[in-house]
Amino acid sequence: MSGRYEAQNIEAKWQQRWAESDMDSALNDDSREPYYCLVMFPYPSGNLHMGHVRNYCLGDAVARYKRMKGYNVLHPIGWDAFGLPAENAAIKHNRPPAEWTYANIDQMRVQLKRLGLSYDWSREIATCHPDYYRWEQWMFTRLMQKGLAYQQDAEVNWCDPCHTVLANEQVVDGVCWRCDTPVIRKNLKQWFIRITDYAEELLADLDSLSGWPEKVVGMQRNWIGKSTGAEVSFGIEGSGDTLDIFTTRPDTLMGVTYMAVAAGHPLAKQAAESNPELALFLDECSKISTKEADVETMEKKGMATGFHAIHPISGESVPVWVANFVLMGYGTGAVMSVPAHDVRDYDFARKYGLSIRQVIAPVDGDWDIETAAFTEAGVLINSGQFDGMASADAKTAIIEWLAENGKGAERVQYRLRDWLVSRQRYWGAPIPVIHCADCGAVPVPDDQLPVVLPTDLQPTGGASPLTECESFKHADCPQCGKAAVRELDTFDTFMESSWYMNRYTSPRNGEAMVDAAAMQRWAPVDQYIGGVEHAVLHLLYARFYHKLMRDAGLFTSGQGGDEPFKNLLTQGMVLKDGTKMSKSKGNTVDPKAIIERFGADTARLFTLFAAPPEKELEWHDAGVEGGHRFLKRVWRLLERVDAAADGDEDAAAVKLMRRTIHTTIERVTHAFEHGFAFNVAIAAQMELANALQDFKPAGPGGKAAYREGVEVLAIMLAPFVPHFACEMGEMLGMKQVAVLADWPVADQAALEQDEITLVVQVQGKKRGEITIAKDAGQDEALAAAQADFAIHKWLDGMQIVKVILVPGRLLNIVVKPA
RNA sequence: GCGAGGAUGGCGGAAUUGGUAGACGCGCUGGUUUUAGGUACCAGUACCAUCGGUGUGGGGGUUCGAGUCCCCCUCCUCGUACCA
Repeated sequence: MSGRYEAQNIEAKWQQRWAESDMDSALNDDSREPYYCLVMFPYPSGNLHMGHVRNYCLGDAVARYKRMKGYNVLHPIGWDAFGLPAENAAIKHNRPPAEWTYANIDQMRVQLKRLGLSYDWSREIATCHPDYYRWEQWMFTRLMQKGLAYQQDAEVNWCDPCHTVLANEQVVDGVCWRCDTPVIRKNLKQWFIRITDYAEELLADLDSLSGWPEKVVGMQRNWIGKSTGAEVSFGIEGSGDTLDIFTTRPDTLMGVTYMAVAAGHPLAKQAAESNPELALFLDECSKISTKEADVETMEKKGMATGFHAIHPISGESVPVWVANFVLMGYGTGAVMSVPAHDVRDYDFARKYGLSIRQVIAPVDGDWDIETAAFTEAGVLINSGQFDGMASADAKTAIIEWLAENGKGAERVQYRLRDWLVSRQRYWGAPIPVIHCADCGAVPVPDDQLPVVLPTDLQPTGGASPLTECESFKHADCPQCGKAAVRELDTFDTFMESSWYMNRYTSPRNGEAMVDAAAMQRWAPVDQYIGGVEHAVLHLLYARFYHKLMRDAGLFTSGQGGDEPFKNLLTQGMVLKDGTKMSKSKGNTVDPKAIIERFGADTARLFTLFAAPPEKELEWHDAGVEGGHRFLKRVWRLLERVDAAADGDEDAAAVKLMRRTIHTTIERVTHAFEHGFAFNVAIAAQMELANALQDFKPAGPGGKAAYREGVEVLAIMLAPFVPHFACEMGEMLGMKQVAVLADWPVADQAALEQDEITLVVQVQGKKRGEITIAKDAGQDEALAAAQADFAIHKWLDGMQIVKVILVPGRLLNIVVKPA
């Protein structure tokens, strides 16, 4: 009945049929429960790599399973099409990035289709298309009106090779996330979005993300970095100015013996004007801060400014120092130093001979402040009116005192900075702003959107070609009508990827960014799948953007939710020889080669079988062959379906076979419902295949059981190897196409067994097995064990102290010498 | 330093969450088929030994019973880093 397994022919045939029947489109059909399965859309580099394959095979398995379970599934795909690589390629090939990008999209679409992924292609989007980015521009002008988007002169991260600024999140260990070049601090006027206004909500809502890996939640919590404490205002001697600091330990306020400011702090700069030595030191600090990779080994250095601060409570005068460990980018760029209770301040004080005053004592026991700083909470000493208070109470009391005297207040500090969204690059969405000499930065009105990026420009490296594009540059001021110039920076590409999941719900909507009714049906994403490398970047921005869209009135939280992704699966990397596959290492495996040699189904099967989804996957050519071998083995099972029976029906064997079939259904279903352990689900199906192979389908019952097993296998393999499953289903003459078949439900009757095998332990050690009626009691089981020859010898001459029966599992007999 | 996760055969990994450790696959060994290689198939494969014993990084503990729970230690991976 079967012939040879010819993957190429089978896959071509089914891909064509699926395309013709349009079976993968999400329907506007509310009779079925909607399910939104999303994979992180790719950057169209032109070539699919194994990481994509893994990501998309996982997503496809989920989407196909949910369809078979009767859900109305939305499983879209598109292209994160703006970005730097397109510009670099354009420079190299001397062709505009648009051309390169669209050609790559065409190429990658073919590759995705070749894998047999069940996307709703009618919803395909490309972020570089004006129909897409116009809404991002529209949103930005709303944010400007609300004051949530603003332009500011600030010290920002600049990457020279990329010729653009970077967001904080794009600087990893002091180097550019893309090209690994150390970033430079530069003062530039840039566009920001006030993500810090949403810090509290972004933090609080993390608690609702029970379907996210704790690791990712933790990373985001860490990144937002909330800390509570006080803002304290110190006076500056001989000046009306104040030196403001943030501290989490207001209880140690009476222990302040000096102040420390960052090299970039105005006070430091002011002091340097009349102090060349200090100026030199500040210069040194500014160089080190970005280049020094291992901060751990960096020596604490400082220099006195000559300024003195006035303690807000005691009125005492304390010196102000510049210290290289104080960061300008956090808090106010200045700290109060309490060497007795902070290790950094302690080290610094020791090095420069500054005084140390203990103001907190341990609740019980002593502490030798000469030896080390005491950083725990305790009881206040040497603190005047606050003496005797516990740290927690003292915090409140001191904050109250400061507030009453206008010297400070309670304050919450976040590590999160506002999102820098402007980029000095060409291949991105234009920032919809017109700069007018009289009116300032004016948002482009809705009726002039989109601001279309000219697609025929040729970047040459260096500055963006937009800066020389006269036709783009000039525009009339929307407010006063005078000649003005357009903003020439473009958006960070994370802007596009921050809302694409919502756009998929109404991708061709020409009236609005999203359609509230469509959001109601589909959002939030039920299952999002992608790499963990986006834990703080994309996933934080997307959460933020979702809330911005909600607050812009595009949907209510009842319609689209407060969070964009209900469940998140972060897949592991694909490795070869223990390291990440990359072109520079020359250890890549081309998916195309695997597909050509073994077929898409084998590639899919291997990537899902070789490791649990969230773990790294070590590529192994022999393993791929093993996957292919399995498919061939299943294929051969077809030969014996409905074959002439030889011999009589073996009722016990048939019962066992059916039991195996139905426990497999339970096991595979469990994998889909709990954690997507597809490696285990596939292993279970391999076991079923092995059992079928060993089974002798004699008699009508035997034949029926064998056919049932092969059909169940065809159906349950469909989410993993859909072409193979469809072909099998067709050869079996199944009524439904395998990928559209109803997901099987285990027959409880088939799971029942009259007799069970019980493991018998003596003293907790396995000594044998007995076969016994399924409802046998403890006495019966014990009697059977005692009658068993192999077990009996362990009981001989022993007195039974205790017997434990775990129904259906084991019998443990505890004995002692008689 | 801090935070999280992990350590199971030669390898990737299972183990219904306290109940037969090593499912499934790879690799390996032997055999069958084959002119040969590959493919395919059959048998074996944690370790040591003859009964039997030992085994889930190391050490202790709880329990009739521990890979799983508790305490201590070692190592590895990931994240993060002078955050005041």
